[in-house]
Amino acid sequence: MFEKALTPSDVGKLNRLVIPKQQAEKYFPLSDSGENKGVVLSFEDESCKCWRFRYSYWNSSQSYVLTKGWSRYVKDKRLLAGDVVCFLRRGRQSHQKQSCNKVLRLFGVNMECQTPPETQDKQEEAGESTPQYPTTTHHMTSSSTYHNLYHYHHPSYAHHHMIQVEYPPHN
Amino acid sequence: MFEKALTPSDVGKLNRLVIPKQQAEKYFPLSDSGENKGVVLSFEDESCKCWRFRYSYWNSSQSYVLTKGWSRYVKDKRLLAGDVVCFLRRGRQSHQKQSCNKVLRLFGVNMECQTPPETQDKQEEAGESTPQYPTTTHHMTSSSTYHNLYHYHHPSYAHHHMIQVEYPPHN
DNA sequence: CAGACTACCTGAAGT
DNA sequence: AACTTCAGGTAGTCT
Repeated sequence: MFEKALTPSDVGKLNRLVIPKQQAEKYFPLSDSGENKGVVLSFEDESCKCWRFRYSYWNSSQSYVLTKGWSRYVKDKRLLAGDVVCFLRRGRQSHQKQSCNKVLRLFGVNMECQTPPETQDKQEEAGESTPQYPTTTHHMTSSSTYHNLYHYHHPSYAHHHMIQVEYPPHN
Repeated sequence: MFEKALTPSDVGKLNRLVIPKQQAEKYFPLSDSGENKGVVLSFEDESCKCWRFRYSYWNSSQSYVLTKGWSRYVKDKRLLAGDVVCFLRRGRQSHQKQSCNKVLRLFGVNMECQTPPETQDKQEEAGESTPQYPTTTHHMTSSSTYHNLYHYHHPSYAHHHMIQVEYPPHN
C-alpha cells in the first residue's frame, strides 16, 4: 500500500502519526457520516499483541492522524525518527495470492517476501494483483480485510516490527 | 482606551498579542456564557482591509489574548517589538463628540487629533467625555460600536497604522 | 499532578 | 501566485 518514514514529530511529544493525505484517503477512507470524530483501528503486532489507535481527520491542518494509543506503541517498540512505517493491504480473500517465495527472519518472525522492499512501492503501485511486500506467516483468524503495518529504520531492516490492522474496522 | 507597547513575544513566534487584563476586562469583556472559546473581532485597517482576530481568555496564563489572525497582521504591517498598539473606543453615537482640532497625515490617512498621543492615555483615563485619540476621517458605515486600534514604533510615529474594531462583535 | 489526548493553528515547502 | 499539504506547534481537558 504505502509507507512513511517517521518524522521526529511522529515519534516525539505530539503523540500522533500523520498519515499522508493521498494514502489515507485511498486506503483508510473515513465516511462523512458519524466518523467525523474518527474511528478506532485495531492492530496486531508480531506477538499477536493488540494495539488500538484512534484514526481521525484534523480539520484545522487538513491531516489524517493516528492519535490515541500511538505514543504507547512508539514507546513500546522504541521507534525512532527515520524508521519507516509500511502499511500493506492484506485481505483474507487475497491472502493466497500473496504467498511469497522468500522468507526473511526479522525479530524472531518468519516473513515471506517476493521482492526486496526497496522496489516494492513502485511495483505495488503498478498493479494490485501482484503484492510484493513482506508478510508474516501468521494465519489470519478473522474474516475482515486486513492490512499489515510495520516499520524499519531506513535503510536497514534493523528495526522492523510487524503489525496488522483490520480495515474497515468492525467495532 | 488603552495602548500596549509590543513585546518581542507579541510580534514573535507565539502568534498572539496579550491584552493587559485590566484593559481587556474593561473594554473587551467576555461574557461567561458561550464565549469560553472566545470571539472573533473584526478590524479594518486604513485601506479598509478587514482583519479578523480571535480574542479569548487563556485560563492557563490568566491572560486575554488575540490569537488567530494576529500573526498575519504582524507580518503584513511589519510590526516590531517597541511598536505600540493603541486601542481606542469609538462608538457611532459618540463619534461627533470625538471631533478633533488637529489633522495628522499618516501613511496617506488624514487623522484628527486633539492632543499629542503621548499624553492621551492619562487624559482618556480621566474621563470618557473628552476623547482625545486620533481618529480617521473615514466615515463609519455601521451602527455598531467601534474602536480604533493602531500602532506606532515608539516614540516616533514612523509606523502608525490605523485599524478599526467593531465591539461587541455581531458575527 | 504529569502525561496523554483533542482540537485547534501556522509557516514552509511543494505544486 | 494561489492553493494544498504537513511538520511542528499551542491551549485546555481528561485520566
